[in-house]
Amino acid sequence: MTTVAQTQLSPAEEAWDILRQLLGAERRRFLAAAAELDLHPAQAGALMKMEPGTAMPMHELAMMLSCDNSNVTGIVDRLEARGLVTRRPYAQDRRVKHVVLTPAGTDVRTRVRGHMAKVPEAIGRLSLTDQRLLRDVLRRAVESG
Amino acid sequence: MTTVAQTQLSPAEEAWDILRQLLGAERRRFLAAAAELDLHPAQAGALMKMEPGTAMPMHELAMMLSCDNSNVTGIVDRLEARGLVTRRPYAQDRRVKHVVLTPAGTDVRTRVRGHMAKVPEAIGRLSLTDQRLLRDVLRRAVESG
DNA sequence: GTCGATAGTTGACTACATCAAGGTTTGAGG
DNA sequence: CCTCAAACCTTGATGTAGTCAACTATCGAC
Repeated sequence: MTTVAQTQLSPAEEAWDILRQLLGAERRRFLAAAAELDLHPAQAGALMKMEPGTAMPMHELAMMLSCDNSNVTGIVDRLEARGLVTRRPYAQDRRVKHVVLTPAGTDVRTRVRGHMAKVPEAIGRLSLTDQRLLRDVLRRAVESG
Repeated sequence: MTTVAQTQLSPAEEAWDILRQLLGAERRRFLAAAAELDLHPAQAGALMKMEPGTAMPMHELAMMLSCDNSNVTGIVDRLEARGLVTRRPYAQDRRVKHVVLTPAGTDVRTRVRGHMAKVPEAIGRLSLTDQRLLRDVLRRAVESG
């Protein structure tokens, strides 16, 4: 019921309108996935941004979550308290601390990403031709920088 | 940099992967738009869900925001304190309270939606043919329920 | 008319956003 | 060198949001 065409929409506008509906559904899935793993949304978001063998500076995490540095401090505190990540000093620049996934954290991260990677029904029920069409258009959208 | 293909992705999976990148960027835009209007994300979300001349029961708002009823109480409290919405009793069912946009609220809502309706660059720079293609595929995705 | 279910509120608790301030470290310029 | 602005992280204060349990009022059905 979010789709209301009071004025005529351009193709791009209408496409974007539909995409935003997907976004709403996606948000729910994300919240549900996080809750199922006993994570708060921000914590789940942080885990998702991390790569298993790769150390990430706190401030970079802040950028990716588009939030304040001081915010990341708290989030990482809690993740660390649960043994999902570790802080590690960074010799090259001692202002920086790196965050690393522990094995337990890697496991949880995999599960969060598993939930989110599942293709939404709306897309899954498209014909294979349409799925390929969609993929190709989207590829062009992001690559033609 | 979110696109990593460690295993071969199906067309749907790859499409979904790209879409999630778009949605991430969208989240930032949403936060920025809300901040610009001095709204917290949940408040902006609530305003977006409301239609100008249409009263909405609190619990329906809770459903749309996928949050608790008690949560909506607080959000509406604050919106009401700023004169953006009003609570109104509902005679047919006196357990229910309706929320209605005030003129000021309607104005703010329009501005929030204006921000969000702006087509992202990635889609905007597609050829018109591709935009139509995208729109058509997405139409099929949501309508073939 | 009783009783289970629903709508909204309240209160307690945690987490998170934002901002200002402070400590440490770095890098660049004098 | 040495200073100094800037970057990184942390802490504390404040307001807001999410979750859960309890409570009131109302509805609907039996």
